[in-house]
Amino acid sequence: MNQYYDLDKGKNVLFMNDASSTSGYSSGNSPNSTTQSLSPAHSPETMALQTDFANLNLPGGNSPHQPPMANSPYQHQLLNNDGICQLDATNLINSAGVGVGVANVTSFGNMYMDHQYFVSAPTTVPPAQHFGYHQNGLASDGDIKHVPQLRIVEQPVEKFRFRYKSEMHGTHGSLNGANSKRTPKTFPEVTLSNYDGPAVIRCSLFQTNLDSPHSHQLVVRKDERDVCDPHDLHVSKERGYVAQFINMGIIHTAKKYIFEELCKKKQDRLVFQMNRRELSTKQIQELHQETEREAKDMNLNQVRLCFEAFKIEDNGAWVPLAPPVYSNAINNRKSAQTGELRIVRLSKPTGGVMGNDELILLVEKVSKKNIKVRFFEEDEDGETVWEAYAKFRESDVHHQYAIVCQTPAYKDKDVDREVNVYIELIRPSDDERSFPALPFRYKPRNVIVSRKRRRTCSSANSSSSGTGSSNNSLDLPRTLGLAQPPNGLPNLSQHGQTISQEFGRDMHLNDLMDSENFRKLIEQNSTDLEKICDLGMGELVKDGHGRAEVASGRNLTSKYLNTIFKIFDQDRRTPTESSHRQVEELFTDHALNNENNDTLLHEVISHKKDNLKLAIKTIQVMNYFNLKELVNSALNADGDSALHVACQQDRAHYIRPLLGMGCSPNQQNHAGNTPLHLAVKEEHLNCVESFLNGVPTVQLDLSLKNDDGLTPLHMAIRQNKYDVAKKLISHDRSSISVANTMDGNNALHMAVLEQSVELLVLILDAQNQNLTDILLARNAAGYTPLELARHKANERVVKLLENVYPEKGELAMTWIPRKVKEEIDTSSDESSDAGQLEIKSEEMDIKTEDEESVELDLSSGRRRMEVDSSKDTEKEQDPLIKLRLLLSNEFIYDQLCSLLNKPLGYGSDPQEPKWKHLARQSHLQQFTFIWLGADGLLDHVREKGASVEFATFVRALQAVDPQAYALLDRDLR
DNA sequence: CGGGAACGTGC
DNA sequence: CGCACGTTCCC
Repeated sequence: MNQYYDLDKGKNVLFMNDASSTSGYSSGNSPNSTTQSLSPAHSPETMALQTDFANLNLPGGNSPHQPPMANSPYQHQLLNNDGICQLDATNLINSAGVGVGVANVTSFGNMYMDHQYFVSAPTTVPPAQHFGYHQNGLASDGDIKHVPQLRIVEQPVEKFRFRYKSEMHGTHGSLNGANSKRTPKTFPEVTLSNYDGPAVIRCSLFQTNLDSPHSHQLVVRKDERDVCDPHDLHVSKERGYVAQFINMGIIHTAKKYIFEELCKKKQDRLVFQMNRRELSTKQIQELHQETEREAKDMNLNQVRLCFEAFKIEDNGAWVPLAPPVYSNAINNRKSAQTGELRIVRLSKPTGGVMGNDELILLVEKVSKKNIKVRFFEEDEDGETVWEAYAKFRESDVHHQYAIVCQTPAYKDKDVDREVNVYIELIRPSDDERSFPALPFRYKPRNVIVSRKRRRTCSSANSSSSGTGSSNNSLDLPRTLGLAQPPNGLPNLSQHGQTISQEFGRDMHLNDLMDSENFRKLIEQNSTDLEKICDLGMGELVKDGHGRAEVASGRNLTSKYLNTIFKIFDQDRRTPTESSHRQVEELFTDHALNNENNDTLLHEVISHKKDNLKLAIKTIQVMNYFNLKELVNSALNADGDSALHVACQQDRAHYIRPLLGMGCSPNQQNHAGNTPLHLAVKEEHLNCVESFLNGVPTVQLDLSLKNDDGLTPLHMAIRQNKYDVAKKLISHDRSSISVANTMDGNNALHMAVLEQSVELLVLILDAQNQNLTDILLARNAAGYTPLELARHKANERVVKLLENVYPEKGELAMTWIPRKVKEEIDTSSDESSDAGQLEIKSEEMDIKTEDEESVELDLSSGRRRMEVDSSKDTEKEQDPLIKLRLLLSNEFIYDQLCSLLNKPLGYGSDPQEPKWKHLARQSHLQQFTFIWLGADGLLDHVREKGASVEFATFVRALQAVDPQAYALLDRDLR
């Protein structure tokens, strides 16, 4: 037995608790009960809850537990200025179980109250009424076509966390509208049209695949209590016919209570539809069977809202006005079956075209029975030209958070270039994809690469040597046989050292090569040269393996060199037509006949004795014969150029001469590393320096990523090498914003992970105009550097970052990153202006929860706080700035491009790409003839933002491609 | 609030 | 018994 407040009788009465109910949501009433069900809720709190809920509907003083209404937090006006019915919790009246064998309907008493709280007289419900769509009270024109109609004007959000009853403490965010932003928030909303009398709009929770209630509870938080569905809102001519359901939450019914809850809901509904007549035993039995079937395979992670409209007749009877409408599905954000899919990290961003490489994906919660890893390639138009799925077994899904899989083979196993593809997760059950798709690079087979290299080598050969016969290269080994065997010559290693001492290692070799003394030295006669070569190449072999191997390997190199030097000497005396070709062929032939495909240049540079004289001579000879082309295409079996070797071996002094000779600094080896990557990897600061100080004919590209998906700067940061990072950044600040393709982190993200204040300051202080872009960039897991810091870094790092970030709610345009070290003006003079308040930065950091928007006063370097910025028209431009920043994010930009390059799919020309349509909608049609793809449009928006109507563009984007819009929306407000 | 760990339960 | 997944707890 318990007490509740009987609204009808105006006093507390006792009622029976249904002892047979074990449900956590037991409402305590049986169908036969004559008491009114107010609120199903979890026992053991059920009774208190019901009592309190009853009290909610009353003015003060009637219940012992009821707080005085004057103190109620819900004292808003029920109508806002727009005439939209802004019903808050006070007006959201629970009516669960209305009419369950009940004669008195009372809980709607306060539905008619206007701007004050009062209780209307209880209404008596007549015994029975017809259940059907009410046709009276139609609009006065009487047009039969204008039947009352419910329409959803704001869908609920697609994903929402369902919480268990035990989690429903405190506030946990409400079920917002699909278009909800931080401001303004929206909520599920319906309108009733073609009706002009008072009506009730009801919202309840339904299953998605059946027109039947869901066992979960749609609750409204009210005075510390959760009030369950259905929820009724009153609409009328005066209020408008808009019902907005705010502050709702979804309680995940525990499995053991599913049947019970479902049964109760179905029963309540049936009884309501039956005009509150009691159910027969047979009906109850049927209901139970039906419930059993439904409960068995009800989707617990997906619900939808059901909206219904009723007219309450004078006699209190509820008559449906319009057919019910259902919202889109609401998915449980926490479930692996319906939550968001995301690849957080790849073990490596590259793999061979043959496939079957092991790849590990770290992912957000997935279900091993319901997940696929899809590889796909898109052409420039965003069309999928290839797709394949990674191989893995259920047991390869590790604890729902990682997938170990084998890469699929690429469609063309004989490609001779790298192919950029994407990886995404797919959940077959609902075809949900992970977003964004992560880039992955297929590497051609080595055989193909070296075949190609050979081709380019020999083609360079034949093109420069004109009609040179192929026999020539076969002849060459014989030519080599003419060279003197190097054995037995005196060890001249001191000689080499003398040279280096003489000229000094610090002197740049370019200068060295120009110096008269050195030139003389180099231009000695061939006998001397032979010695030099022997010194270089013969020694090595002896040192390593003894004399037995002298005849092969490196020894061969000295023969080639000797021969080339002889030709060089001869040619200088009497230039010959064939010399150039001969040297070229010797060079190529040497590379082809050597196991590692190292060229002479490779060997000379990497020689462990670092024979300066030999190396310079070789370079000079190559310069002399103008073999630049050859040098550039001359890569060894690892794809290393001479520059790679120089960097690897810390031979910084060769870098400038090689660059001068035209050796490309941007050449990537088979692991994707440029020479600079190697220099950074090996932490050869001198090499890095030489590179950056060099005067390459080709612009150094610091954004190139190796097979780990990293740029040299990424590597430097990962190795926590401040000096290296500093040099790289000072050379090219823009490289800071490059995201790595391993986990989408940019330099700042990575510095955060290193927890290196030094590096952070370096990056933040780089005076980079894209700093906002970097700060707002999200990695593959969706985190900005600050968010990442909050997750992974220490407090110091977090604080440091918080200081440079725009405050919550502050729009990007008003904000210019402060220098980290800059002292903030902490003067605390109170502002007399009520709307403005100057505060200290330390205080600001704490105030992130505040709703007020904050902006930086640029002229003074101080921040101003404004209570309400919505009237500030100057800020109209801000989202545009933000949009432009977002477009500078590689991930977002690429995703937008690929989405917008897809065909529109409707309209007069469904094949027309979306971006064209979007351009026209944004009044940029004049450019559609110039731009070749979405990138044209996006670049325009990014570069020439000022001429773009932001609101128009975004609205159009939303219409053209909601997915693309969502991408921006995530960050836009 | 949202994220995540701990704990429980059933296969 | 161990694992996967459901539920609760906690910051």
